Amino acid sequence: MPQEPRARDAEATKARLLQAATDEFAAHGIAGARVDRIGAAAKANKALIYTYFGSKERLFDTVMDTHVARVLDQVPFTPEDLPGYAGRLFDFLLANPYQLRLASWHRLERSGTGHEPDGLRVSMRQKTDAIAAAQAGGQVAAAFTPEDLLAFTLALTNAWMPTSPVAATGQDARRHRAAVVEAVRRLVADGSPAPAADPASA
Amino acid sequence: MPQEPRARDAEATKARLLQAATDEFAAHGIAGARVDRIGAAAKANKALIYTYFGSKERLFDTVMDTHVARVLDQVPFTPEDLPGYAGRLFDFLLANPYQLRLASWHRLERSGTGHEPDGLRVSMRQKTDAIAAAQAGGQVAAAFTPEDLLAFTLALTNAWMPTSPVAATGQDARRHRAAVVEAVRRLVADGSPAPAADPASA
DNA sequence: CGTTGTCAAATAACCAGTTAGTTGATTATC
DNA sequence: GATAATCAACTAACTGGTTATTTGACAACG
Repeated sequence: MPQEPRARDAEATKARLLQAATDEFAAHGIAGARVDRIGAAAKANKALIYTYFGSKERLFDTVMDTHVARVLDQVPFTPEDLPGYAGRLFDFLLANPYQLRLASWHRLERSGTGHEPDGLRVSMRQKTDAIAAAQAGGQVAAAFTPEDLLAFTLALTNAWMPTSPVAATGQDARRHRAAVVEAVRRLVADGSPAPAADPASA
Repeated sequence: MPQEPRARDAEATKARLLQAATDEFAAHGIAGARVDRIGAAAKANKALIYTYFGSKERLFDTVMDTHVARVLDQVPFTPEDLPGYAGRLFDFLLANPYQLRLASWHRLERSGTGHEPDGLRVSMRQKTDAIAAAQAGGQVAAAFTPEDLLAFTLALTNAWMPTSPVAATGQDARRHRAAVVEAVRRLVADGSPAPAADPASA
């Protein structure tokens, strides 16, 4: 229940640390992140990082788990409408710019260490299974394997992002979104593709 | 003329340092790289890094310049045959696994600092211009802007790589290559796409 | 008063960059 | 062709500063 803010509130301090850690890790990665900066930005003592999270690396893992859960929760997956999924994912990534940077840092610094974010592997499996079912049901063309289709959809959605501390410039973003959706549509299109939808649609 | 190897050979030492730096930076990025390790791996004194390259960051820039030049040199761009280009780029990245990691580290750690690799911006511009010309000539469908087309082609080519200290397992790689080529084909296909080419072609 | 949240200070390891000096080859001089 | 001067290539040891992590004391709350 929402209590009025206590002077000493471990949960609130934890949350501030997590937010500060998100910014720091997104900007500098694990090796480049500074524990002191995280503590300062959270207006908390850096020793609390060790009481609450154990170590810098475990703090990073916690940040990853949190944000992976957020994407999975906020961007519903629709196997029979991959272009729509791509569009929604695009919107989410545009609104949460650190997501992609965090994921990149993870791939480079943490991958292969057996510290994959909670639920990522499971969610990937669910998605490919769902795509396979949609293909079996004829709703999605079977030109690609489910794994390829998922990988390509994600790759196309990210294509315009990495460029982008700046790329989020409203008008451009809308055009890019339409292009991404159309590109995914072409991947799942059956033999005879419908004429391209009007790219002016949001 | 080729002289027999001198005991003290600045060029050879420089080359060893550059090779060691490539491995170290690809594995750990700039912040995570250790100058001592680079020196040790190159069997050279670490002070030579500073006489020859100036600083850790300038060493990284030199590594990037070298490897960007290598891709641009070894993977010819064919605006009228983007699927073929994607296939060749795929092969190159498969044979040079650190390329993508170096590029990722650069995006994350060096981007926006005004230290873009030599010739990258120029080469991007040339490529988009060439695509625009091919579109004007009707050889490539105009459903996407040249920038979109290039970004998507690169994104699709990279899609299967990041997974990949392990992904390079011969049989899988061949299937993924075919899928990438087919995906790009669908992007540049005009209204009525030809039936997919036989994926067995190299 | 005891438990729990907080913090300033200490610690020990680490690391980029420097410096003062050595080694070895090349060149100028007799 | 021997000798000495010269310079580039290289090296070992050090420095000044940084960094993750720990500790021990203090304050708030029940």
